[in-house]
Amino acid sequence: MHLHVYMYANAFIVNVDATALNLYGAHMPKSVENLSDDDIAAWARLVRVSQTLLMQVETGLKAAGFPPLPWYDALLELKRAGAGGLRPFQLQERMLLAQYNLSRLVDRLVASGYVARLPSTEDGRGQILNITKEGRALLRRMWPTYRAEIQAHFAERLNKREIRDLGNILGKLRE
Amino acid sequence: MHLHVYMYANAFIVNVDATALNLYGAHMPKSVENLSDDDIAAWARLVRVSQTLLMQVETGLKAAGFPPLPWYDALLELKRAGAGGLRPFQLQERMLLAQYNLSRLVDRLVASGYVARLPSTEDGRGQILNITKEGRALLRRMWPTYRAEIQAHFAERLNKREIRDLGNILGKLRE
DNA sequence: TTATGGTGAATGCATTTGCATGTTTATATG
DNA sequence: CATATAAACATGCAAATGCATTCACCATAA
Repeated sequence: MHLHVYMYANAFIVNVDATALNLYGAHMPKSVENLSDDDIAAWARLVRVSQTLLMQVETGLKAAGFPPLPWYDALLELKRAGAGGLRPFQLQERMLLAQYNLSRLVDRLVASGYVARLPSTEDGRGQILNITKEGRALLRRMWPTYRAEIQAHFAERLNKREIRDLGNILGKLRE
Repeated sequence: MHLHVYMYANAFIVNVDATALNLYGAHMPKSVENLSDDDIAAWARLVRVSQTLLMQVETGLKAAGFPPLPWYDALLELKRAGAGGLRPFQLQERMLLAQYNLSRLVDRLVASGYVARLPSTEDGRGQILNITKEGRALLRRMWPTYRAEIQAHFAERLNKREIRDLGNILGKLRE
């Protein structure tokens, strides 16, 4: 989990061509404009803030003796999937994980008893993953700590309007 | 770089105590309230979107044959530091990296010829890091690709007002 | 001055990730 | 049907990260 950025210093490299001889008048589409200083600053801040928040939350979980966030995420997805469970490739899509990383994350979850790995009856290549009773219990035990971390480092610092605006803006960044 | 979250399903666990017997009237401080669904949704979206963006940008850099983002960040910090360079612990603070991770990142940068590592004259334990000519050249070569990635995946999807709002909201999340 | 504790940085070892490839089964095509 | 291609998952090996510890030097105070 590396991240972070700072590239103000390089902004001067930009802003030469299309902007100089503005072919578009006031309605130049942003796709043709260059990055503004504000764009760069917002990008840098997004990367840095999200990294910091993740570190803070993960630190809190670890301090309480819990496994890292991806375990929580995977178990929650499996819980939400209900009785039918999920195929590994489905879980992989939902978690944005590389195939080999998911394969090994599941290894660890199975080894720890939080997930059951069954052969798929419908596809001879495939498996079905189900959360176990212990997995559900882990989710329940982790949530108060996780929740407190989100509250302390994130939610508490923003008011309702800011939460709503942030959600809307981030929503535009999903493709 | 793992990340991502999904915990809607667990929101029901919360919302029992302080909210039920509201001691604070309409002005209950948020620090005592519980997390709302909107809080949780915004948190999940922040984590997921920032992870996706980072993956997209890093993928673009890698596809163009460039090293990963932390190399860029480190070199940019050193460039911005000017002739005096930076002590490793200073670079570490700016990059939010663990000490041992910085130590090894610098190893790689030095081995690749982008950074010079000199003994500090003022502190016998310390070093001075300076960007080399090759390091500056790498920054210049990487920036067009980096810039295009930020533009395509981030800046192009938001208008000026959204960029400003996002920056302001994220600013409140720095401590 | 010499103990003592603290700071800056490196490193051995275990865990995790990345990358390429392998294995098995499913699907498409002639 | 036979064969080729693709999908689902695993795995060997290299690189990166996390953790604990170590080493060297600095600062301070008896």
